[in-house]
Amino acid sequence: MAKLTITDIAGRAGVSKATVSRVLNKQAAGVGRETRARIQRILDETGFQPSATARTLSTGRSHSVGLVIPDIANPYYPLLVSGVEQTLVAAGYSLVLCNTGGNVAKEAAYIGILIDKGVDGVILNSSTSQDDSHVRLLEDADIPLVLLDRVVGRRAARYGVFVDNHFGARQAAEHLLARQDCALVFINGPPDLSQSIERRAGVEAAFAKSGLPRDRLRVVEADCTLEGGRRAIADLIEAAWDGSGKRRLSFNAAFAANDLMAFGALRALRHIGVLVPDEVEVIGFDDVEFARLAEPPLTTVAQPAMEMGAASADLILQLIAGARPRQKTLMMTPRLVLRGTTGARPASASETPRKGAKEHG
Amino acid sequence: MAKLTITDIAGRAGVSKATVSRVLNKQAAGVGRETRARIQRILDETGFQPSATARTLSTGRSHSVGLVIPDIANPYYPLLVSGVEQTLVAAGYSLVLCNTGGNVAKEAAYIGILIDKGVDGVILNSSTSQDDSHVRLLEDADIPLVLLDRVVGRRAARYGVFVDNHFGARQAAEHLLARQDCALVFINGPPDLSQSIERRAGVEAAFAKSGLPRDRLRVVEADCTLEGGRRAIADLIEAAWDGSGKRRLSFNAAFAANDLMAFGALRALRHIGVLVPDEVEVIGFDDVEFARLAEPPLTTVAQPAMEMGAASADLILQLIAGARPRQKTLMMTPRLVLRGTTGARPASASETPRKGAKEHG
DNA sequence: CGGCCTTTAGAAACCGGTTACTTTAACTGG
DNA sequence: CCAGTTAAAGTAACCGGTTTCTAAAGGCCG
Repeated sequence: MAKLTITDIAGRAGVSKATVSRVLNKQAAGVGRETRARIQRILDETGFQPSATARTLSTGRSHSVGLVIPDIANPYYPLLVSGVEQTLVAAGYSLVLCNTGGNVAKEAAYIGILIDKGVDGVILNSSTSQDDSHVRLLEDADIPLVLLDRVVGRRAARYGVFVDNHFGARQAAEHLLARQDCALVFINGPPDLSQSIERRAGVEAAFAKSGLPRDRLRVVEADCTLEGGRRAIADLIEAAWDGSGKRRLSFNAAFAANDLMAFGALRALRHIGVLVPDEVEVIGFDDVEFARLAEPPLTTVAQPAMEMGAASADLILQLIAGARPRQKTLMMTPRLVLRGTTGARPASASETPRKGAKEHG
Repeated sequence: MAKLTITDIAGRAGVSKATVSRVLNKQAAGVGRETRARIQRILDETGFQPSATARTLSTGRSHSVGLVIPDIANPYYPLLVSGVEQTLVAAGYSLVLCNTGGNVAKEAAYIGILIDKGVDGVILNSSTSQDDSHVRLLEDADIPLVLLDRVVGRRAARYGVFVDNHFGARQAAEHLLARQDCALVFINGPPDLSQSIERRAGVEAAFAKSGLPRDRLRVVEADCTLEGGRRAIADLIEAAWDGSGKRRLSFNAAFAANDLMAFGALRALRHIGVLVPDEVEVIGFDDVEFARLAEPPLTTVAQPAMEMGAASADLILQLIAGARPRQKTLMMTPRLVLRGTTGARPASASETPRKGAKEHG
């Protein structure tokens, strides 16, 4: 059965395309009660669905939004996607998913495709904070843009939904640094990400306040994958190997810029039989679902991923509707969740008031 | 800067739209060397990108494919999505993601939207195996369809990529049933899924072969979530509670139809201090990334998720290209991966040859 | 040198909707 | 009874491409 067009419907009803179109769009004026009813009946009988493509060409609105993310396989992103998707679909929009694999070239290519496709807006969780040439393309084409999770270009210049990375990292670092004689390793993500810069700053701030000697903080960089985190720690262990049979660790606390790397670190530690949290304490970032499930459950800085996704979708819908909210950036507050990979701390009055709450069970 | 159109380009080059179109589409014939070069130069200078919408309307091909999945937050699906996405983008197609949350009505609604949008094909990981009315809609509209992971309607009737659920479940059940005095609980998914039926049949087959008395197998149903798996086991524990302080378990082996439910089961068991695998052995299904990471690492039936996604994308691309492969269904073989939630078995000659391999580390 | 073939390029229809503008008819009020 | 309004419905242009058909020009051959 060939696909019906509005002309077919018009033919059957003995009216013009224009009239059918008016009924389709539920326009109050311009169609008589009787005619409208007749057309409506034919619409219902045939189950006619107008072509979204034709409508898009004619109206310039596609009712779809592009979502660009680095890596759907990283368990943090599905939550983000889920939040975006739910909000969009509720508003009658659909989602074009662009998974860049952290590849900046692929990201740029995807943005080009989204422009061609005529999406009404783009939510961008970019893999680079430096080069914003592809983002300019969007702006030149006047397509609303919401940055998600990672800043591109000047922070306040564009709409965006972020988490307070500095705060979150500081909380985590402070907690670790309160340990007796702490020697901290910070496993950061790629250094060209705004995120990485902010988190590092948070760690440094906490470290400065601790007054510990400079060599007690080491910062290493990894690629946000489990294997990257594992190798980062394995390398450190290797480097401290003194040739004798006895293993010596050069650190007793590790903070990873995401949970996946934290799990990798734990894996490396477990591999050589290091006890967590007794010998080394570990904190991650994100709070993916499995952080709770791991044994021991992972202490981590929780980000409200689903809410962030939903918020970015809300924002893009507003922009598409033509609104231009004063408040350009929405900053969410992360929360340190204490679980099993960190040890108990003596309740001390001197400690900063903490947002993190101990979870039970 | 207003968006350029093909007419603008034609104007600048002093030629007609038709000629520009021929250059755009790299048609060999119909344009002189010199003219072609001049137009090409203007194209490059302006960075002109033709509107995909207009092209779609005109040619009837959208170069996009819809992917319908039940739940992106379930860690099994991102892998599937990733496999699909990589294959599609490599072929110049883009991906419209439809997350149904297991809601059949939402699934049907999404299929309607995909038809309107004029996607060239649909990959459907359905939440129902019964009602295929919405799938018929696709077929009426002559839109190629590939079923993924779950059968809808008669198995051989439609193109699809599946895993041999019967085999996988049988492997797992056999392994568990080899335990001394085994009392097995099978936590199945929703009973209206083809998957669930097949896996159950696999379990029943293994059980029948074991010769154990009927009451040694219990089948319960849950909703494929972690919480569902947890509750299923918690309920069984509750039911076996004899009022005294001493806990009695009515089973010593559990096989869950996915890893998430297996983790839920482990959680319920841990909650009352049951030792795994000593007191109860547990096997999951899927082999999500965290199965390896959990402590103890989860024994599970591994599905090649990424490959399945890629295979389904390959198949839909073939169908879009007009091919109609003889072989309608592609059946992947799952593999039992023995890890820490099952105990060692005495190597016995009588045992079925096993595909599963013991992993190290 | 004229007719025919081929190449180049343009004109126009088409894809399936939306919408500004126009026509027709009925209704209102002076 | 007729001018003025208003509601209903149609006509046609338009969105931005693709494609078929056709016209013009250039080259080759007899």
